[in-house]
Amino acid sequence: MSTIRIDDLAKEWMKDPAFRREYDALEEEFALAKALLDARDRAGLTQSQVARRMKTTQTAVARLEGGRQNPSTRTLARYAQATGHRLVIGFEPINKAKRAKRA
Amino acid sequence: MSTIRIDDLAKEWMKDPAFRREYDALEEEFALAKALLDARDRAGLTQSQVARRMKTTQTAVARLEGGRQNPSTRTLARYAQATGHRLVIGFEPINKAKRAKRA
DNA sequence: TCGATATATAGCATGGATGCTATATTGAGA
DNA sequence: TCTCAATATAGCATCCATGCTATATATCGA
Repeated sequence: MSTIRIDDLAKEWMKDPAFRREYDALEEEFALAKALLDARDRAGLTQSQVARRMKTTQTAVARLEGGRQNPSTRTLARYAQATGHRLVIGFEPINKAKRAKRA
Repeated sequence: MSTIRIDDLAKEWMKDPAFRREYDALEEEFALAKALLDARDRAGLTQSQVARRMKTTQTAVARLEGGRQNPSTRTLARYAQATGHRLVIGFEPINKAKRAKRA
């Protein structure tokens, strides 16, 4: 039987600007979620333990790590402290002149 | 006439844990505020221009840069994009074993 | 001084993040 | 299978970031 070429399909989707924006947004969501997860992993703590240190509930931590929100810097800083980290926020310049690739 | 030794005074204040926490919080506030300012400077834009690109008002941008808030990642990302930057958020581990300084 | 531009402040409405309780789901051992 | 720990979901209340309008305060050049 034939298999579906997922990769190529995704490649097609990427050509749609609207979808592309959606996708990029999701990427960032998950990037943050992953950063949170990694931080907690390094600390070797459960959601409940982090929650207690943040003076909140396990529910809130789960929701935070779920990546479907736009947490405030206050929340991120509390999470960082609870997991023995320092929150870092920065703006890195984008290469202004990104001219046509190949050609 | 005698001058006031601001430096020493601040040093005294630092010994008060309560104030110290306050101060640290302020430090981070201002760090973010400075990062925002720097980003806008690099872009060479006015608050109004950034506001338009963020689809908000100059007022909101001023308040944001004022550093008295805890903006959401959504707002920071919009500000980053408006100024031609990429928002970077990370958690850097704190040196766990920070034992007694001198002793 | 006046006008023009840039930034800050005040005040209020609204949406969304957060706090919370209860409960569901998952996963690992026994 | 059952139990227990860990995580996720649902639903609601509250607080705060954000959107907005109007206005104030620079700062600069004429």
